Amino acid sequence: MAKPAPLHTLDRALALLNAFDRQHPEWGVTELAHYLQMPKSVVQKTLATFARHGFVHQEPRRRRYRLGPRLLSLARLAQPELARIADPHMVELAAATGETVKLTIVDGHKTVIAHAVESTHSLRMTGRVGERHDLHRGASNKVLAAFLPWETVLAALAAALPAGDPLLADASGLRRDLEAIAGQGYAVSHGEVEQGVTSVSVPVRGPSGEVEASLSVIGPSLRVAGDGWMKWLELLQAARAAVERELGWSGDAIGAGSARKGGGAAGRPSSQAVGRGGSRTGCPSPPARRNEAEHP
Amino acid sequence: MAKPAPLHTLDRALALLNAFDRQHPEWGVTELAHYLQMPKSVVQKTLATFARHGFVHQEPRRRRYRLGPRLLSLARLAQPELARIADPHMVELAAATGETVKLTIVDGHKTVIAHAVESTHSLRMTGRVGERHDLHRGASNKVLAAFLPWETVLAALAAALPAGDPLLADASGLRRDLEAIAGQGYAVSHGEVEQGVTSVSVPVRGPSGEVEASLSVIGPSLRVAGDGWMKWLELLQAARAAVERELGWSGDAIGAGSARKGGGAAGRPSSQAVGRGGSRTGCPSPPARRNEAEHP
DNA sequence: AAAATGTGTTTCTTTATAGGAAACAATGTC
DNA sequence: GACATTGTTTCCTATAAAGAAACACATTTT
Repeated sequence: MAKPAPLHTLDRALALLNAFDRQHPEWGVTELAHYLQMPKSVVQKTLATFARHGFVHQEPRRRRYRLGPRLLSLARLAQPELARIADPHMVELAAATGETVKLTIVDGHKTVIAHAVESTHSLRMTGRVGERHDLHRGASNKVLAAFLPWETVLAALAAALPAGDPLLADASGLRRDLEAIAGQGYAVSHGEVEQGVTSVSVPVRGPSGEVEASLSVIGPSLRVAGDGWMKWLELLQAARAAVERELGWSGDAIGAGSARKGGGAAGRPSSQAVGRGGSRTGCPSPPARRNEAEHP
Repeated sequence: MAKPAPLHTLDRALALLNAFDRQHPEWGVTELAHYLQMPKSVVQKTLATFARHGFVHQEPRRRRYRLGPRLLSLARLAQPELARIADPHMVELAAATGETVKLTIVDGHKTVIAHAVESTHSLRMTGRVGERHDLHRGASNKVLAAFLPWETVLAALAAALPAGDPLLADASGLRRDLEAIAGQGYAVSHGEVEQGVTSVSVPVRGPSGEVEASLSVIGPSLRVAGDGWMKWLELLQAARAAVERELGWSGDAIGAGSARKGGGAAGRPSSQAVGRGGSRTGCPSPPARRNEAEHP
C-alpha cells in the first residue's frame, strides 16, 4: 500500500468524473461537493477546467454539469485495435448464430463492452459499447476474471459488493469456477445475470499470450434449448482462432509460425503479472471435433 | 484575455490527452514529452495517473501508452439525451431515405457525431460516433456553425486551417453562406467534403431555443440526382419537428403550448451568446422552392 | 558477448500552485 | 419584495507539482 499518489490534483479530478454514472448523469457544484466531501471551490474549479476542454458540459439553463462531447471523440480513439480486427468475424458470428455478439475487455475492477454486433431478432439482447459490468457474473465477464490474478478478482468483489455479502465471506466457489473456466477455455452461463438468458464466451489472446478480451454470444435461452449452446461454442472457437491468427501478425512478429518458446505466457516478471498461474496457454482445448473455420 | 487558468495541472493533463489522435494513437513518454515540449517527468507522472484510472493503457510489451477503456464507458454517459430521443426518428429517416443519418453536436472548435444510423446499402456513407470534423465544411457542420457566434467560427478557422490559407484572409464568403443557412433553416452540400457525396442537414433546437445539434442525411449523390435531396429535406424537417416537440417536454415546461414571448431565441445575455442575431425561430421557412445553393 | 543507445521510472529541491474557508453574486422561490 | 440556494470569486498559506538529473531496464549495435 502506501501510495505516494503523485499528481494529486489530477487524481482528484479523475475521481470526480467517476461520480457521473447512470444514476447521476448530471451534477450541481454544491451537490457534487457534498457527495464527494470536497470543498465547493475545488469542485467548481475542477469542473470549470474540465468544461474548458469539453470533458464536461454545463447546460446554460440550469447550470448543472454533464459529461461533455470531447469524451465521445476520445472514446473513438480508445477503441482497441482488437475491436477493429474482430469486427468482421463478429458480424459473421452474429449472422451464423442470429444472436448478439460482444467483445469485452477489462477496465480496472470492472469489464466494459468494447464492441458489439446486435442480433437482428426482435427479441434480442442489447450490447452497448461502453456498458460496464462486474467481473464475477456472466460468462463474458468470468472468462476475463479467470485469467486475472486472484487478488484482483478479490479486490473487485470488495469494490462491487455491499459489505457483508455472503460471497465476500466465501469466494472459494467462485475461485473454483474461474479455475475451471481457465482450464476448459470457455464459460457458459444460463440465466446467471438475467433470467432466461444464455451466454457463451471464450478468451481472446494477444500476440504475447495474455488474454486481451472475451468474445461472447448471448441470447434468449429458449433459442438454444438443450445443448444448442455447443454450436455457439464451436463458432466462437473458430472465430477466436481466426482473430488470434490475425492479431499475432500485428504488433511484432513473435510467432508467425515459429516456435513459441516453452508453453507458458511470455515470461516477463516486470510490471504487472501476466495471466494466472496455470493458464495452460498454447491453444485452449479446441472445439472438440471439427475445427472447421467457416469464414473464408 | 488574460486567462487566470486555474488548475494548471489538470489543464496540462487534458491538453496532453489531445495529443492522442488518429495520426498518433499511441505515444512513448519521451516521444510525447518532446512533442509537447514538456519535461519527461511531468509527462510520465501524468500518464501514470491517467493509467491508474484507466484513462490510458500502457501496453506491457512495448510500454507505450494508448487511450484506455475507461473512456469507452464514460462516453456512453456523455451521450446527450437528445441522441436517445432522436434515435427512433433517425431510424425511421434512415429507412425512408435508405441513407445514413447523423446527429452532430458542437465540441469546442470542432463538431462530433453524437449518434448515427447507417444506411443498409452496400455503397453507403459511414457515420461513426465520435468522429470529429471541422466547423466550416459540410452541411451538418455548417448548420451548427451558422448558429454559433461569428467569432467562434473565426477562431475555429484559425485553429483548423494552416496559417496562410486563403479562407483565413477572406471569410466573408463563408459568413454569407452561414447567414443564408441560418435564414433558410437548412444546408445542402454537394461534394463539399467528399466528391460525389450529397448531404442535407437541419438544426435541432432545445427547449430554450438554442440549436443543440444538427440532423443530417448523407449519401451518394447519384442516388439523389436532380432535386431528389428536397425529399430528404422534407423528411428531415418532419423528424426535426417531432424531436423538438419531444424535447420541449423534457427539461422544464417552458412552452408546453404556452406563448413563447417575443419571437427571438430566449434572451439570456449571460454566459455564451445564444444563437445568432436573426435566426427567425418558430418554424424556419420550410423547403421553399429551390434555393439550391450548389456551393462548389 | 559487451558496450551503447534508447527507453520508462525515480529521486530530490525550489517555487509556484492548488487547497480551502468564507465572502460574493446571481438564480429561482416563497 | 425578501429569502434561500445556487454557482463563482477572492485570498492566504501549506502543499504539492515542476523540472533537472540520476537511475534502471531493454533492446541494438559493435
